[in-house]
Amino acid sequence: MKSLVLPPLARPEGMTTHDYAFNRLRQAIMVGAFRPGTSVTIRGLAEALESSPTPVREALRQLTSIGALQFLENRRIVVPQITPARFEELISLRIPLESHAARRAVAHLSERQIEQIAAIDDSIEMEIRRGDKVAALIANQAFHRMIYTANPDPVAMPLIESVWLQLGPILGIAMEHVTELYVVDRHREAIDALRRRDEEAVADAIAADIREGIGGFDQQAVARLLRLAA
Amino acid sequence: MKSLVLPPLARPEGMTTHDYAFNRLRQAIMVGAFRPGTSVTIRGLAEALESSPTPVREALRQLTSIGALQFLENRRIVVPQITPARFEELISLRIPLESHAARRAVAHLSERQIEQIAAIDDSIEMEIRRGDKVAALIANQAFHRMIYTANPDPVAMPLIESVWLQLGPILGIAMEHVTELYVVDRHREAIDALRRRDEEAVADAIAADIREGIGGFDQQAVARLLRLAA
DNA sequence: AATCTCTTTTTGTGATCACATTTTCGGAAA
DNA sequence: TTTCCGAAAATGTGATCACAAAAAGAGATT
Repeated sequence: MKSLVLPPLARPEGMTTHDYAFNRLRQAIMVGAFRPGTSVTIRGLAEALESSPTPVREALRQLTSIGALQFLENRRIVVPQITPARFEELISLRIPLESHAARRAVAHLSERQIEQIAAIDDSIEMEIRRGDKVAALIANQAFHRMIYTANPDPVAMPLIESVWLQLGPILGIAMEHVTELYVVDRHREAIDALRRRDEEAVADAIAADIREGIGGFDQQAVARLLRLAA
Repeated sequence: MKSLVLPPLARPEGMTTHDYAFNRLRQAIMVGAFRPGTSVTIRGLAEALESSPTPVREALRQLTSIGALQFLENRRIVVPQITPARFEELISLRIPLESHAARRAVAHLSERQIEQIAAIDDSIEMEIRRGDKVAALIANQAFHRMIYTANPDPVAMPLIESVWLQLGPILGIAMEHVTELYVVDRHREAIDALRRRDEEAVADAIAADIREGIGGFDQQAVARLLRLAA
């Protein structure tokens, strides 16, 4: 059993062991630290997190509820397998989900928040130039999240994160095999539309961003990636 | 402490205690057995389920992950409060989510499945005539679920159920104060569209069903219901 | 009657343990 | 070399316990 290494994550004071385990594992999966099909054990993760099985088990159960992990019939815990068809389903779900969240957020964004979003977009490009794929990915998620959570009742956000989590493992594979990090920049378009408070244009820009970004991977490309990872 | 009563639910053989607790609590919340703001305790539920705290705690954690419950800052566990604004957000989210799921399911439904769906619709009307609101509600959910899960990769279904769960508590209030159970019947329209394999018409019928059904509750009606429940 | 204080009870948290199932692995047989 | 089998190890499950924090309650004071 090779000892697990998880991407580090700061632990705010007062955070329960369970909460920390959940957040750290979630982030690890979201940025592609686990391959599809990887199996994890409660005790193994407890050791990696320097805690006991109880809080880890709770965290794992939560992660299964949002599709990030899967308890198999034989009680094994695995990172769900991705097929080209499932990948396509997830992307096609992101589009109405995130278009809707973006449209609903427009009216609630302050000018200052829009400028912060523009700043995040700059940081994405910086990370790309630096070649730090994980940082670019995290910044890209922050860009989307900041828009969607402007809504005072961001009921769609947890669902969106669930989809991101399910896409995480294949992102990890893609990052290893895609040398050049290109990001179709519909972000500028979205920011302009935000400034104009044009809800439909914002929704369209987000939809295009997804479609032309990760959504641009066709089924063959996904199949190829999965073969490379096997 | 008044002893809790949960709607009964069969326990399939071999199902773990945790799984049973999760499913039973989930169903209870989904059909409105708990009021918004109700607080529950781990030990109390463990007693009601005749088990120990451990599996119950895991079930509760999962339920929080899908928005059915909430762990407050002071570690209290409550059924989330609903505001008219949040209610409206949830309904407006159901529309793109379920329209999309329905559209994506059309190509995968067999003729036989469509007839089964029509049969479920008949059972809904029967339960309404009998005046069994909970049964009608469960049948209505079965109607929608059967459509969406025709997709071999029903990635949207868990998200949809999450939204249903969040609407559950207000459904419970509505059922107590709405004497007459009327269901706008867009179901026939959806079934006809399914038979014609008309994806857009199916999506439109589902959207209309939501908008005119529970979505027909305007903010004032919701506020009135919440006041009645307080 | 209302407010404050201190004690008691309740409650969530996390570690540990026993148990049953599953997996792993070494060696025997083909 | 491959297949099969049984012992040993690993693993998920669920109950229990100790602990700290929070809530509830009793009694005194204003």
